[in-house]
Amino acid sequence: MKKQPVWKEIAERITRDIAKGHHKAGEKLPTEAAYAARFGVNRHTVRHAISALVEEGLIYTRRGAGAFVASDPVRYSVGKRVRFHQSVAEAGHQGSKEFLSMTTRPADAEEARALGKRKGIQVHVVEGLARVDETPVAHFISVFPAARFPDLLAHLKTSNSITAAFAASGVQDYIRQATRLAAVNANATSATLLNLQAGAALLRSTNVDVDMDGQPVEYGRTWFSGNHIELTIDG
Amino acid sequence: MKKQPVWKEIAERITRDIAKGHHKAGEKLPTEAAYAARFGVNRHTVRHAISALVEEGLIYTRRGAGAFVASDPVRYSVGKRVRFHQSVAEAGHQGSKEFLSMTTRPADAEEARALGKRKGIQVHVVEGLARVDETPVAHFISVFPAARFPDLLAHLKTSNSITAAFAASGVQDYIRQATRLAAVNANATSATLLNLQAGAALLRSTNVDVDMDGQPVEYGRTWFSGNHIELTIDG
DNA sequence: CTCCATTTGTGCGTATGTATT
DNA sequence: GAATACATACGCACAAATGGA
Repeated sequence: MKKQPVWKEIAERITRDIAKGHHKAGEKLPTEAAYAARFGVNRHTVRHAISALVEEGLIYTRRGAGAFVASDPVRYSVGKRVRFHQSVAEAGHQGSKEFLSMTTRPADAEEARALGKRKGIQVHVVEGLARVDETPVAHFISVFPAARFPDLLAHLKTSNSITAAFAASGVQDYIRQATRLAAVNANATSATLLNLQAGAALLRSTNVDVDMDGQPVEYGRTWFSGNHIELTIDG
Repeated sequence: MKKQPVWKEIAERITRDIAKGHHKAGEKLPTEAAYAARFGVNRHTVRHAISALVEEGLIYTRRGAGAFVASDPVRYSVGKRVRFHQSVAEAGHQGSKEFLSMTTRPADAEEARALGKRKGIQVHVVEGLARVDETPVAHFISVFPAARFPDLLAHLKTSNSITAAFAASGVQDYIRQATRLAAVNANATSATLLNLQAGAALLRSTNVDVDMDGQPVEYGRTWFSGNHIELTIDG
């Protein structure tokens, strides 16, 4: 076993506890002091671990209240049988898309910039997984301005289609601005979701979609598994 | 002015310093100790600020070495006619290309298929390195049918330009047929050439260029450093 | 090559501020 | 208001990686 920092060990321990269902979505986690006592470490060390998990998006904290499990922990139990899939035809394969979580929260600096808004505005965040022939091939996170689309998440839950949800919100058509591509190493979250080793090469696609008036309506990032996907650009 | 944490104040101060050009891309920032002394705070407070900037992607740190300004990824447009130099020039960077080796040998199966020829025909193979602002960002291997371009390598040696060498061989214009993109982990060769760790994420671009009659004239593979290059697809 | 000063990373201890319950 | 719990900030010590002598 490779040696690793205490804080990381604790972060993984908490992650496992959540994955095992010891703490459900929205539930309060033990206090920092309690964790410090349980693991026999300083409270700062626990804070470092918690901070990393907050950054990952697994949990969130509220000063004076506590730390809470952020999203549906189904994300961390990949490998189990998929229950919901809606099939779409893609390149002759059987494709499916699954939404893993839908939340509404303040936009971070990058998201706000991409949408042409100020940091801190409320945004809907939809995270999901795309499969081809049951193999997970892409992990996506889409961000939408909440003020413009108050009922987007409700529509998404019923339709499972972003295009349909947009239509129900009054956006009849939208186009993709330039798409940016980069290669990145998989972080723990993406690696788990895509059934890859941490550090595997991923193709990251970043895009902003705008409506016919040029207003940004979606900021999307997709991580494609390098092993399973090859993008072709016609030209 | 709303009161805000000291670490955030420092993070914004460093951000402004970088924005103002006091620290250029790739340059080393002052040490944590130096910042602590300058701002009259504890080193942990500086670390908190730096940690936030690393998370933002503005800077990166190397244990034992220091903190450095992250360079903006160079955006390389993919399309019919765009050339590497043109792209980096538009992005305001200085591009250079270096040929590492030129050989003539029989084509392997993959190369022959891409060029629409039989395996074993003679091909010129050119391997090289592309730099932006002196930083190696891409490693490329191009394959050309030798029968069609007997003097290509000689022309390349004098002109250092594939376009010019083609022109000297009677190909006035050529276009990119298709580009395929994938993410792969760096092998030892690419990692060394690009100054990366083995396993770093690379964006591999595979392309076939054809002349105006549709005849394949070049089969190229390029490995872009994921850290330094971002491909942009227009439209 | 080894040695060593430098620099970031980890961890502990303590104190105080601020928001929630 | 009181108790609780996360947030900020200081200080000290040592580990680990870097880079130059």
